[in-house]
Amino acid sequence: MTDLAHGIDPQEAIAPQVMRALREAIVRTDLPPGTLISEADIARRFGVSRQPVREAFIKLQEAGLVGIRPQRGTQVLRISMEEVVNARFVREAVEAAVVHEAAETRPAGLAARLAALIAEQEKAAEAGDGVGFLRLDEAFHRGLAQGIGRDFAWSVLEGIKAQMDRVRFLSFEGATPMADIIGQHRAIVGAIAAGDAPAAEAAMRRHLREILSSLPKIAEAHPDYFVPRDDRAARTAA
Amino acid sequence: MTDLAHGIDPQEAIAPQVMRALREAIVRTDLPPGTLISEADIARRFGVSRQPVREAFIKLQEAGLVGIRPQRGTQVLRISMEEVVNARFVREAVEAAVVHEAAETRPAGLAARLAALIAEQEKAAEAGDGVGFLRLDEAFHRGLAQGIGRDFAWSVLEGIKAQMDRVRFLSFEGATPMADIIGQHRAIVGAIAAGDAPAAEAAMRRHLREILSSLPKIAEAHPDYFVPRDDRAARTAA
DNA sequence: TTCACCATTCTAGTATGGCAGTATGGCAGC
DNA sequence: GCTGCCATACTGCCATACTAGAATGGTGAA
Repeated sequence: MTDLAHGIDPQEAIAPQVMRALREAIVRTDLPPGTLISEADIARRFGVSRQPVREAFIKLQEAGLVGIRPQRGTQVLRISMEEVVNARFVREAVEAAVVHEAAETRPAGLAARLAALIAEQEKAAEAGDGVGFLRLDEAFHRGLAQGIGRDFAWSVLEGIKAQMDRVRFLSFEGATPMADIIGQHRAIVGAIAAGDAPAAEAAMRRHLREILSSLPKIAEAHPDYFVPRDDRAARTAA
Repeated sequence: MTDLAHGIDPQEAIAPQVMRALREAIVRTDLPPGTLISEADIARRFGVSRQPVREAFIKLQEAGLVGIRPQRGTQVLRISMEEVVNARFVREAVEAAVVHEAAETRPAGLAARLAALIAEQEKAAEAGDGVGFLRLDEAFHRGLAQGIGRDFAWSVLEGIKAQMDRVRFLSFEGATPMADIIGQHRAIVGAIAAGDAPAAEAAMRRHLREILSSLPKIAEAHPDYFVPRDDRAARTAA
């Protein structure tokens, strides 16, 4: 996080820009878990007043990325496996409903658009472009929801998936290979194209459950980034 | 909205209190849809500064209850049938997953606790206590999610159901009778107690789809409270 | 050496002021 | 009567100042 002022457009509202930059810095571990930050500190770095930083902090707290402690300071939160698992549960429920509806309605062009995204994912995987792959993976899921007019559902998921995003950013060191993810995406699109709603649901559920098996490995590789182990996460994962 | 200062505890953070009071006033139509409000106006009424009011406004905007227009003012939004339908979709997906898990795991005491809530609902229905009934209905749904440790899922639903809350507040004039809702709750609990996950899901889906049939009647009874009719809502409701 | 007290510093939350954009009303000219 | 221009008022957004609570470090006494 060397140059934050580089990117603030004074023509647009400042708070959302600060929020986006900080979210990105947290997800990419430029602001590692455990980092102490303050309104004043961040305001100085961005060259803005504290107020919009405060607004950004409040939103980041809602996303589970920071903890604001009155009078004491704000801290980038460690990744909670429990929160990842909880968010995944909600995400699975919603995305299963989305693909169920996609398979039932089969909107014109949706399968083709998704297939094109998958082709781009393959290119990214070949090039070893992890960040690009993540972006395309997100475009895939977003394209699914928005392809059937479920923009609101996607916006809800966007609000809750920060922890999963952090895990996925860390996941290029031994977690699920990109080729496996691509295969899972293919299975989803295949079931949608075939109008097979139960199969589409099952494929999406399998896809989103992948994180449950890779999560312990990632946590082991980055123990400092995670909240200390809590057995409750394992129980709720069932 | 006569006496807002009545209720602000200066020992606690002010912004969340203002947000809660305004949310309540909007849901109960004390601040009717279309009302113009401003940071300065609300701040004067609560006897606080504009800053925490602004924070409350931002959160209310996220909940879809107000629209903040820079430089021009803030307005209590009319109820959008489309948004109700969109929120219902997400809610159905998540709550179906919750009851599915409840029926599979059958935590000790859950069915009994839910049955006790239903008994209280019956009392409220007999007494014609609509507001009390709404509170108990919400307790039922919250108790379900929290009863299986899905607190996070419930908190997500809380964040998106403001529009549905407004509709339900308006629904005591000809919409679904309380007795029908109680019957639906019973069916859900019965399926959970029997460990029949598919039946529990189906019962919850039926229950949450109830609003789709009553929504047009409510909108007809309160045309000024709703966004003008848009055919897209009917399409997305399928 | 340890503990208690005090001063200083830091923090988030709130209060107040300034700014740019928008809306409205009044007035003059055609 | 209509239109355009200007002055005024209002708005949200951001900047700055104030406040209360928490943390830390220094000092003196036991």
